[in-house]
Amino acid sequence: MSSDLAVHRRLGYLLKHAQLRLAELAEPLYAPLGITGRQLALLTLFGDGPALSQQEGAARLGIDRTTMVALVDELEDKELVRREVAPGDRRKRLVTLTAEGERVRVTGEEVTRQAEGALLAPLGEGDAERLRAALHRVVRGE
Amino acid sequence: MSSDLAVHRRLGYLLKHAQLRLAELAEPLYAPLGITGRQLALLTLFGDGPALSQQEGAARLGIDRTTMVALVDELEDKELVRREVAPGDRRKRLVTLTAEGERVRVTGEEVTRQAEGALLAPLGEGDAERLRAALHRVVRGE
DNA sequence: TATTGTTATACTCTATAACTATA
DNA sequence: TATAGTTATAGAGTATAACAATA
Repeated sequence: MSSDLAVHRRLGYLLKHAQLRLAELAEPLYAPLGITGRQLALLTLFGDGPALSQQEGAARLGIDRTTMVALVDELEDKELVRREVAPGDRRKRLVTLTAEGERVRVTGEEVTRQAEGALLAPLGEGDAERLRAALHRVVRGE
Repeated sequence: MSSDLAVHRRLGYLLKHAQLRLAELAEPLYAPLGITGRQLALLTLFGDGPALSQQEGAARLGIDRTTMVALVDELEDKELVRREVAPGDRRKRLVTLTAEGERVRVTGEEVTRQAEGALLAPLGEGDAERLRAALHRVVRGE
């Protein structure tokens, strides 16, 4: 992949292919857990801090609430999460992890660190952390 | 978007949302040119250096040759590129830019620099260049 | 036999519109 | 009236399989 092509300097190209490489590294590690990377992202989301409704979770991930319904369905089918009617507002469903969901979350996050480490291996530890920090600032727009 | 959530530190989340933000910034600027970002990427690819066949182009973008067929169809319909039978191998189609395609490419690349500049505005010029260099190394895996 | 381009098809991800139950 | 969740549906974007033309 001779990379002095103009198209390879486009930020869009670089972001897309960094994502593709990360997925190639991570998905084989998730497969033994019976989940995908997107499903693990949900476990990380709902396993972190106070219980969230589906819509609150969707807002934090930047996805549509209808997309969230399908994702929660998948995890519920695997018995990794439960939907619970929110006390105080019976329209809302709080999503909480089952004991098995919590186990998968912990293992999955460990495995994510391995995959991210492999992706960032060409960078030193300092540059890797600077890359993550720079992306963070860009995404927050600050 | 309170960003001390664990899910917001996932590299997958950061790469995806950096891409989404870039698309939000860039697509409105491409629209007056009558093209999308993906179409401009093809103009940049085929307008750069010696003429490439569809399959050579697909390899450089990391996409399937069947996907390339549809993308070239779009640009041909807009009369921004032409397919030419390769001299010496009549199976191959060299993709070349029309005069109009070349004009759109030049303007599009200028506009891309604006959008990328807006995305990277939170970073200083040095950090912006380091981010691009780090992504480049990660994508090349070196 | 192998390769290039092509078509048909299918799968994933995502969003919009319309429904229901609750508020 | 408005909101949370849901369903049906449709649009991107992508890939696999099969075929025609050419090597």
